[in-house]
Amino acid sequence: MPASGEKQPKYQRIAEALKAAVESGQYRAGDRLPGENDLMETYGVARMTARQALGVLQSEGIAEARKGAGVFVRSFRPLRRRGIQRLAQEHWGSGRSIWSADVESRDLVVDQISVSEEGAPEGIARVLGIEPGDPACVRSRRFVLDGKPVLLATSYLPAALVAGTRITEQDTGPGGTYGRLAELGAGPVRFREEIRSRMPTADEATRLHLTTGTPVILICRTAFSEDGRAVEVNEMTLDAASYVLEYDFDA
Amino acid sequence: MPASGEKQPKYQRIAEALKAAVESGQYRAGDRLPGENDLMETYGVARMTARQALGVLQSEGIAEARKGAGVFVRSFRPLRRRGIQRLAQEHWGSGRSIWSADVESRDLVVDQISVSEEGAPEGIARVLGIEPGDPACVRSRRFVLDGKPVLLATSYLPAALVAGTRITEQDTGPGGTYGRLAELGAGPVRFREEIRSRMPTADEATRLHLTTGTPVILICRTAFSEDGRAVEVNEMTLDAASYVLEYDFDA
DNA sequence: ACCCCTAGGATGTCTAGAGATCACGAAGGA
DNA sequence: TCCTTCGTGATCTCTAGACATCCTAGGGGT
Repeated sequence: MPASGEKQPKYQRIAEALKAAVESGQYRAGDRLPGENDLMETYGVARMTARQALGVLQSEGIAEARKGAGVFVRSFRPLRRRGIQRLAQEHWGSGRSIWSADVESRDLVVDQISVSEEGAPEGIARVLGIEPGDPACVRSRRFVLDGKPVLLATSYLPAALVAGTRITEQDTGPGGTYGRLAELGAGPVRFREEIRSRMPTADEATRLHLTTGTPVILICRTAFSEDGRAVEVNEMTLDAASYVLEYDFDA
Repeated sequence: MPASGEKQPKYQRIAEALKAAVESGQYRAGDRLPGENDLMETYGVARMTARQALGVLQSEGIAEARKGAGVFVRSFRPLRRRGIQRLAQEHWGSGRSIWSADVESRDLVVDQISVSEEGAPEGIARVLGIEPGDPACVRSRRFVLDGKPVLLATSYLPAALVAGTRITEQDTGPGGTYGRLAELGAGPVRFREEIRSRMPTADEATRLHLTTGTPVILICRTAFSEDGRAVEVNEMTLDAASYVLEYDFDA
């Protein structure tokens, strides 16, 4: 709790007033907030100062500016995404999804997909146990929920393992990539997920339509087959405002 | 991959040049970057534009401005934090930590701790299966690594379960809270962790000494005993730049 | 050798403008 | 009725300054 007697920049005072108004329910999700011109007049500040105040709300993920339209209160309705382990315990072909049940009623589709064979980058190659530049099957996808892109995923598989199989096609068939790997005798039995969070790069912000101030969650999943070899690396970039990750464990 | 022919704001061009220089190794972690005055001269732009360019690097967590000193490349040396399940599979008293081995050599301590009995807030009470306002044992801690605060944790336990036991003291003894719960016959056998990420509130930024542009990771862990009751809720706030979360699963 | 203290330089805050770009609704034409 | 065009207003980019605040290095005194 910051002492209220402290000297505070103008833009912070304005930002706090706006935040209080949002929290009090004066403005609801989707409502338009007072814009730059309104704040200039109301508080008697310059344009850049009003912008700075609105920037605070944007950087905290409370508001979202739409160029030419105004600044609006953001809605927060995250996807619940379950850890891979529950899915793995069932059969690959069971048709169950990694997403929780409430997603089923929403419109989640893949709107961009590319599958190609490329040289594996340094870090990926090291994990997969191949040489940097060795051929890898690279599958990049973008997932869109209710018209909003929420997930970028890039999967790497050693080309030596999957060349000539259906995995190198866009549609990998029922059970997905893991189902096909199982048929090849390289079904994953162990997974590791590494989770990071940071601010998006300009490219990520563009592809996920992120507004200023929303972080991304990075998940790097490595799948291991029974003999301990890494058979897949899947790098995922998630809009943090759109996701809650769920992990369940039994001790 | 953005087309290079596109018209781009000056501050983005400058920011990209700086980022490229950092990635090429021209500037290393801790090095001082060209400041506002340097950029004004080099690129012939106004002060606010140079600031905006540097702001991009700060908001992406690449650089950190120190008032009166300059803008510096941030070092990213995250803690690797293992999921609770590996720890749970061992004995609570085994002395093994939730942190990976590389943390052992660093200086991780609790520098703030408070234990009290309070009324449980709405959301916590619902999870714990008690009435809102019913007494709960609340343990708040701040963890400091190498002098930098990295983790805020608040643990809630039903007071009816733990009143009069060592759990209500600051030092819960070997094996920690879960060890004591096991002695009470309420040892946790199942866990759920929910992970979110967002920008910090002003209070979180202060307590974790966060600089502009670093998100926080929120982990809400619920521990369940054998009879399916929730026996603990642990809310954690992590400096995203200081952590990588690791989850391992067997299918 | 050590300490204090000051001057310079750095970022932070703020002003008052200007043109560019984009969204949206209103007016007008087919 | 539908579509196109256009103007208004909104955010975005950028300029050229000014003062405030803070860090740091170096000089001078002890």
